[in-house]
Amino acid sequence: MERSDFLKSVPLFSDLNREELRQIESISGEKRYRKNEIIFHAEDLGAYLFILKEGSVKISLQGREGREVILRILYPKEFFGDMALLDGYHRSATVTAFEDSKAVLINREDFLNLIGKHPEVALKIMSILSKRLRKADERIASLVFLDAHGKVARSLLDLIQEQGKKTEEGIVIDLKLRREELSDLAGLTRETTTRVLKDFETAGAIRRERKRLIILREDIIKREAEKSL
Amino acid sequence: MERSDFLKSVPLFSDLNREELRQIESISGEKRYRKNEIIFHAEDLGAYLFILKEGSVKISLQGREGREVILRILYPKEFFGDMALLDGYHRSATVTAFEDSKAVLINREDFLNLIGKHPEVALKIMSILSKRLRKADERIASLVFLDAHGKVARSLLDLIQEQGKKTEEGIVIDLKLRREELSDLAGLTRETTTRVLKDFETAGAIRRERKRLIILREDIIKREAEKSL
DNA sequence: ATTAAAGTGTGATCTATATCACAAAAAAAT
DNA sequence: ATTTTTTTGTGATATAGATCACACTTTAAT
Repeated sequence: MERSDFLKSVPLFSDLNREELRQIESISGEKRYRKNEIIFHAEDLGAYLFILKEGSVKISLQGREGREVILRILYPKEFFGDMALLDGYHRSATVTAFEDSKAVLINREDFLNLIGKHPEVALKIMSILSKRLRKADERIASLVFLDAHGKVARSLLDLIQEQGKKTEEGIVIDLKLRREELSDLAGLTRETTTRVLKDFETAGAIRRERKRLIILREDIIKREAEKSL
Repeated sequence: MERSDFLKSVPLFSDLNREELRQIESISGEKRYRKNEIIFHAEDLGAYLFILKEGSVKISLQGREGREVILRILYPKEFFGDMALLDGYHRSATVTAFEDSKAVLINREDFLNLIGKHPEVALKIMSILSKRLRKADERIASLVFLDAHGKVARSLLDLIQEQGKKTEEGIVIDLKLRREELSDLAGLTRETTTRVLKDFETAGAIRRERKRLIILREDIIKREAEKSL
């Protein structure tokens, strides 16, 4: 896809006119990342704003001994960047390509400049950040209130919402995500996640296939996720 | 304190001039809330932006049977508002006065207007939101990685950072917060929180007094909080 | 195709923390 | 000042989920 067409389709820029978009095009670059490649690390400076063009990325924090939490997964048209970009403050999360991905990069200067000239863009960013904040807050509540089944259910609902495709078979999630990744998303161990998925399968709520997951009964999953929340 | 002096001291408005501040003063109102009074509920519309002038408020989500998580506590000069204010979307948290409090209110329209005219304000909001998002993300990691001692330690560090006062005795936290509130902040039960505090006291890291908490050895608390993160 | 590596399912423990149940202490109400 | 209510400490117990261990399966590498 042409970069200009892509930029036009990004919600962040939806209020800009042709000329303004062309300007962004001229100041932006593009980069590709291979699956599992680290796009940037917790410690790096927030020098660029990234807009994901293809693929998906995970934002995560790591604990000791290989433990990791996935904070969120982002899909095309969403932006990210060490949030130092916005608040000048550091120690943020790690961003890793979840699949082969492409991103458009705008450097910090140009981006701040853009915002100065286009308050609509700043408003959009505020809106997206507050949406993400709300999601994070709900996640905190899930971790405190829900048991293992509830946590897995919550994670599945997020995946459904972000990238589930409705088919006659059911809702298909075809990110190839390993048990371990799902468990990092739910905040559980791999083993517990496996056992929970088996229970869901036995209950007829999901079907597991080699590399996709099919949600047969969203209602059951929803009920689990709302048990205590 | 005069409202105009107060507004001038709010970081959100630090780039505005005298005239602009006077304008805000003219479009804003003021309200007082008694301790434990609900300022607004999860379901309410985001009609106003609130800027806390005196006291403190807690932002929380409730689960079943009286369970609750405190997402954050806000202090004077910080803003809040159903974030529907920004993203037009609902189902947010409940805000309750933690102590007797006063807030300045600006209605949605006027506020959006203000942002349109003053990109600096939008930038400040972006910056604050991304700071809150980062904090929420770290909290998610704490809940997944840390044990009870770590979680309590993390909560104490937050309190120290936001409102600890250094004295020769140690760092004093004089929010009168009950065990239950601290446990809602840490994501634990009241009983576990009590036991952890006792351990910290035995270790000489804190001293508990009738209505204040004194941190004697911040280093011990820090070590606990970083055990696995 | 065969071998190697990575990921998954599942049983058997073990343990941290929730839960339950009071008594003691403190705060609020009369 | 007494009584009532709320909050706190602390023991005893139960249990969900972590941890460990290993066979089995799938995917990747040669």
